[in-house]
Amino acid sequence: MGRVKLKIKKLENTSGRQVTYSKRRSGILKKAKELSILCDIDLILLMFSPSGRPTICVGDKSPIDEVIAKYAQQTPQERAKRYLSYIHFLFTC
Amino acid sequence: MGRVKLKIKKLENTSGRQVTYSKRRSGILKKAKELSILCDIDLILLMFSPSGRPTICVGDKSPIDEVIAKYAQQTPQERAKRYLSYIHFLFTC
DNA sequence: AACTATTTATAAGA
DNA sequence: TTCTTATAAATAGTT
Repeated sequence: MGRVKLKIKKLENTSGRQVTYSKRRSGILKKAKELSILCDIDLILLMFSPSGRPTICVGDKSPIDEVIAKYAQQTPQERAKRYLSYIHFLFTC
Repeated sequence: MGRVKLKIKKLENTSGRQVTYSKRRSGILKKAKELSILCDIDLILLMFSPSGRPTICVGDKSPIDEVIAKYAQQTPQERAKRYLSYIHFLFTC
């Protein structure tokens, strides 16, 4: 949308990236909220601004830990590997 | 968008929810991918269909465990940290 | 921060 | 259900 069709590649201008991030962040947050309400679904959206500021959006249906647990239940493979990564994470953060 | 303006509330018709989820899922996935490329940012989007099927989208910039670790580092609140350690544990492959 | 010309997403319909 | 299309919504460049 907009005056011209935008090529989807990294915007090279730093302030342009910030402006575009700001505009599109609002848009995608609105879409995420609408989707979770309309379809009554669980959803998590995490993003970082170009300067590194985080935004997290979680649907109203379930708290984040339940959503993650549900995802984990459906992907049981690689548990041992994940556990080792977790231990590594605890010791390196 | 569409023939009429849609009220943002739970769609009561089950098949209508599925149809809307299917259409809007494509839209938000496209938006997420575009945002991560244009602005060169980290992003994670996790959502479940009305029937419980998960979709996860991770930006190209960094692997999911690094994105989560970055978020955890930037949010000193213990609650967030616990959640995100948990997310990291569950997601890391 | 607003505006607006355009592009894009999508609700209904075919 | 897959495709179409009228319309709403998002947004790129501008002021």
